[in-house]
Amino acid sequence: MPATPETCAREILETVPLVMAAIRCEMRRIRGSDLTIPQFRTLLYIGRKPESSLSRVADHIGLTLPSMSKLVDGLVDRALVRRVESRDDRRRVALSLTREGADLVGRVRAAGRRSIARRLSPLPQEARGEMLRAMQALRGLFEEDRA
Amino acid sequence: MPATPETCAREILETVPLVMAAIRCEMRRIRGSDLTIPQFRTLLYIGRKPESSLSRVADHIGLTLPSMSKLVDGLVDRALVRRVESRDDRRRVALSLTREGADLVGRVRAAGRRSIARRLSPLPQEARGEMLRAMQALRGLFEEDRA
DNA sequence: TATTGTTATACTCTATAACTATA
DNA sequence: TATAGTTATAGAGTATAACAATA
Repeated sequence: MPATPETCAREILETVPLVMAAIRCEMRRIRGSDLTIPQFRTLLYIGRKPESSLSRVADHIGLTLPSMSKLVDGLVDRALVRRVESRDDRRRVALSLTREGADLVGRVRAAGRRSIARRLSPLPQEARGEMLRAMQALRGLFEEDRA
Repeated sequence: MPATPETCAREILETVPLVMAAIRCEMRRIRGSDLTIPQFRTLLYIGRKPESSLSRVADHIGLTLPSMSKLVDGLVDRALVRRVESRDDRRRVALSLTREGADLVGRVRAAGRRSIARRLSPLPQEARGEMLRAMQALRGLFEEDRA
């Protein structure tokens, strides 16, 4: 097996969607539970970047401003997100998770970790070390361009 | 770094969505181009499992039968999918890609591979070998339950 | 009678356009 | 005048219900 960039790329292109499907499936099981995927992605993003403006979130999730505004309405109604107007610029809005929202995200993440860990358990120690290093490398390569 | 299943799982949960986002982004760039994500996933699935019935595809993509029926209408209209009634059971339908559909899928796959390979190119040879083995292991662990 | 798929209808999500408020 | 966000309206996409055809 020649481990060229192309060989690796082919394997990644096969594997990543497979793992992603499993993650999504697990999340669906927990997820609060009538949340749509975009709503859930929005929670995750706001959790990662608190005090985000609406535009910023809309841009990241890939929705228009009006759509995101309505989506956030729903999350505020469910008491998962807090929407406060910014002091410095009163046009702006600052979004953050409520305690309840953060709890939900935490529960889903934990469930995801448990589910993946269960699958990984048959791997020998050495293979897990390799896996960890590979993931860290991959993450480094794909993380940069999110700025 | 203790490479427990939990540590690996955490890293996978961070990395896989990141890579998946990049793949989706690349696909969006090529994709034929007014195809929705479910339409495109349907093409991929039919490409992998030709002669699939509508129910089978609907089940895999996670849509109801009526919705999938309508979605496939669109793909047939665009001449990407062929829908023929099965000889053995005339209620059934057998779906496959047209030449055009297969070409589209092939182009998108190739573009995805190139894009990932480009990112991987800075990795030293040894790291690529590790990456390849890790992906193969991961794929094995997540592939089984698709039957 | 059960199963595969389609048609009819309603609802949700998202987008474009028009608007309000602040800078 | 430009920018951040909301409200109004319209167009996709999906679901549930009712139906047609085959097994």
